[in-house]
Amino acid sequence: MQTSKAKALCTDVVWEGRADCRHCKIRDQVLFANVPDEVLDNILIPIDNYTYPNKAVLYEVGDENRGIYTIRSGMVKLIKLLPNGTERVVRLLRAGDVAGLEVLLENSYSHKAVVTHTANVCNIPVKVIRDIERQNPDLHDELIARWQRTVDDADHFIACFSTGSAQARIARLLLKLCADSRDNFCVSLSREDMGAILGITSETTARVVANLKREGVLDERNGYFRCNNKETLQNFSDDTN
Amino acid sequence: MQTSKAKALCTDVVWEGRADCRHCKIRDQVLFANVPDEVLDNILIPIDNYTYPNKAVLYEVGDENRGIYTIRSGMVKLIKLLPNGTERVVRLLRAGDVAGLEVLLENSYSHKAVVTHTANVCNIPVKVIRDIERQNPDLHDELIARWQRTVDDADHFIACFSTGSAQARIARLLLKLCADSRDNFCVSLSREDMGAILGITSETTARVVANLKREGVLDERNGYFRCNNKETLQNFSDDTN
DNA sequence: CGTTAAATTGAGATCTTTCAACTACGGTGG
DNA sequence: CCACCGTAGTTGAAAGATCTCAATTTAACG
Repeated sequence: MQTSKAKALCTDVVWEGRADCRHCKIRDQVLFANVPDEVLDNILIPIDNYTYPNKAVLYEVGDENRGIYTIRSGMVKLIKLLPNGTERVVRLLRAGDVAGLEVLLENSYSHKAVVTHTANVCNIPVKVIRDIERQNPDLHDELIARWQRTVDDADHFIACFSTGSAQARIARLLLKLCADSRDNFCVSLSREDMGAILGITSETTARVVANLKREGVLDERNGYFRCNNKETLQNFSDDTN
Repeated sequence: MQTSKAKALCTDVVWEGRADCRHCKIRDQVLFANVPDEVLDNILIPIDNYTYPNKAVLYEVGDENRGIYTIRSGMVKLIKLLPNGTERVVRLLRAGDVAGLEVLLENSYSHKAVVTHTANVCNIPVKVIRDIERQNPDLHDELIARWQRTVDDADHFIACFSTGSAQARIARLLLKLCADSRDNFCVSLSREDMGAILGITSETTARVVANLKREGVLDERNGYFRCNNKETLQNFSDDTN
């Protein structure tokens, strides 16, 4: 099943070293935001930091529990495989998000996690979570908050990315992607990925995106989208059909 | 905003009395499955039990926290309203499921919860949860398990109910509905509800369902569906398109 | 500058929506 | 008891959207 291509990808993974949580640049966004430095300094089991290239697979459905992943940069998609072989993206994770929370309960992953934009991630063994939890019960609340955020994200996929016309879905995706950007910039996604996120084909996606570009609503350069006209996108996203 | 119709519905709600958790028939399926009787007997704030008729609204988006709801029987749909007025069902809750978990974190509801089949529910104030949690930390794990189950359900909506042809989606919905039935029976849903669950129109739903009935794959009597031929449905659900 | 993958586009087939008409059925009121 | 009414389901027909598959263009990269 594993082709030489997959192997080639794996070898590109870079172990950046042991995570240095104390000095993590996005410390305030991650799971350990409220865990004191002392606690983190005394972790007995190491947290490793890796850089995964585009298309690398963090884990597959059913893989044995090897901990949760905190995304520090880049983007990761969570995929559900349908019986017929179709892949449907059910979540998009970005800096500060966590992948694989389910292993805290189930001991194996329920999605396939694939990198869409070179991602720097921390791999946190479950035992580390348990140890910190014991010393710092607040982490428990943070975990619950993460679960709730996951539910909210999933709801967004259902309500916004899986409902309405192709154009409306694409407009919503673009707005979501550049929501917290000051200049309406966001990384661009392949038409294939956008299609798998929105439940439409890559060709339909390409057509709509190309239209938006022709109309000047959207630009694409150096792997980035730029939404020139959020109002128009907003209108498109409100379309009933 | 509240029309006379909504008011009329509300007046049908029956307060069945204070919940008797100790003797609850589905005790093993609910949130308090592992909470000892003594703890439940000593709850200071009352848990109320109600029977809501079809179309009754448990809560609306943004309603002030009035606790979580355990569904003891019947069915409840959670709806997300799109900016354009469309309603999309994002979850279906049945006996043993919990609605409104988000108020444990957010103090208001993030969906509109509407009864689709006369529902007997227990309304549990957040303070009760907190009190029990203090005496019985296991409840914490049960809550987390509920969150994870919610995520799984949401994923199912994305991957199975929002992907593929109308026929495939309907087949998947039917299979899901009668999954844990011995005789392949399940309550029937209005074509409108099915459409809102699957992201298609009620007419398309009616056409496909009528076809299934004509082909003998499905029967509908007295408000129940009966899947006569699961294999055929399985094949339909695997369709790529 | 050649090679390759991704994006774009065209054209026809297919599916879904729309909107309108019609049917079935369960009350309701006379 | 029956005619009437309203809702939900069904169906038809045409318009519109999306998919499919193939061809073409563009962009990325060694």
